[in-house]
Amino acid sequence: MKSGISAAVIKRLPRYYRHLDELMESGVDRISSGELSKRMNITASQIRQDLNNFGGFGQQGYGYNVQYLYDEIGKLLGIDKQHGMIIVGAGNLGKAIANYGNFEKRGFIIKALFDSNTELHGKEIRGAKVYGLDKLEEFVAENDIEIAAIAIPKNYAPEVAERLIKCGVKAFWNFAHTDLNLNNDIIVENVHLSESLMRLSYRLHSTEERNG
Amino acid sequence: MKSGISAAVIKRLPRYYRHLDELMESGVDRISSGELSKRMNITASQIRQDLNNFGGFGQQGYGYNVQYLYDEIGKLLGIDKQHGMIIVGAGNLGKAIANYGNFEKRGFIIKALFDSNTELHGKEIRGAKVYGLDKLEEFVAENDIEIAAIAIPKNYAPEVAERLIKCGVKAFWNFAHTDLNLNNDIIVENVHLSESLMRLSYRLHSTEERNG
DNA sequence: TAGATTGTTAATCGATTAACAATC
DNA sequence: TAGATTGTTAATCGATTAACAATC
Repeated sequence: MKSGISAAVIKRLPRYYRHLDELMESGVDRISSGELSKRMNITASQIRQDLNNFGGFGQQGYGYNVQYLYDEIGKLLGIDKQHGMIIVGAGNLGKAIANYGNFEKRGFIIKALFDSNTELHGKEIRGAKVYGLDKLEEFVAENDIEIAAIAIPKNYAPEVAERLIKCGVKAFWNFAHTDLNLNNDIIVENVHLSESLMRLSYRLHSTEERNG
Repeated sequence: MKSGISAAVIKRLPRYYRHLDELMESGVDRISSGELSKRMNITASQIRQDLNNFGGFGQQGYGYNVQYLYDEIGKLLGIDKQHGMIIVGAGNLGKAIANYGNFEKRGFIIKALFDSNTELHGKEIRGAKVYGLDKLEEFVAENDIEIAAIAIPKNYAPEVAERLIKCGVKAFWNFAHTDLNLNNDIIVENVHLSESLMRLSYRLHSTEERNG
């Protein structure tokens, strides 16, 4: 029962996970909230508050065991489990996602890509085949797919999402530049690159105005 | 002087911009905060508060003129200006960024890519040439580059960032899976894809636990 | 004018930070 | 034991929502 955790906390979890990973790589096996706070540029208080949403992972007078905390956060993030995933859209972005090997390590198994471009059909990207969009339903039904990455133009995205929900997809990793207004029990994680670039632009623009 | 605006507000600006764009496409030329709130799934109060950080863009009894508000937010976002940009890393992700044409429309001009892979040198992606990393300083100095997208492995990213700051790059669009701990006057906009996927995974995992 | 809707102040809610007793 | 550092409660800060007077 991990509900009731605020979005702000959830947002920080993967960052903790990454820093703990880095600490393990450097051979550090224990760390206090104070040291971690310096490293991550957040307050020690926030770290302790965040972690205590999930349980007491530390020990008074000692701090946190890096490996243990890493594993526990990994469990919270569901990284100890495997998740079947497809990518809709085998353009540059779809390919980039498919080629990023680390996802597989974290339990996200890319089982296929789908694209409307017939020239791509039958090709393989890191062992995952590219199919036509007409094969979506069949493939999803037969291959236990939980997650679909949406890397197609925005006008096609909502329709494809609807089709995927019907055959049991639970979560969308949405790269299309539109909101997928879906039912509440469907998870949508948006990666709106153009919005990200605009935020960068805002900050660039506003500092220029300040400094003249 | 646009400082002192909270990160929460800035984060929402590009989304307003996108929705206004969509409204213009559908031929809507005025909208009230109430209608927009339904469309965007946020409160009307928040919309009015957000916009009034920057000035009175609306009119009592009428609402907001869509085109006008779109233009004004565009100005805030710095989209009326052109920004020279390079992409470091011409792998799948670098290519995906370079190939996304809409950035150019918004004033982000990709002037070159850089990669350590010599096989790519001299190739062109959407009119932008790929150079070796040894050409970074020269190119940046001569081509008025404000923004660098970092699409290389995390262990190379900090060093490249340092070099780029020395020749005047002001902002980083960071896709490397690491924090670039840079000086405060340097802008870093992070796109950590693996963290995004982990957040999705967390939510998937926690709803499964809730529903059994 | 009457109705609609903003701009803005006040109230509420939630998240972050500070403080400290508990305890390893 | 003494020192360190957590877990947790309390205080503060900031963001969101509600309310309403101003005004088009």
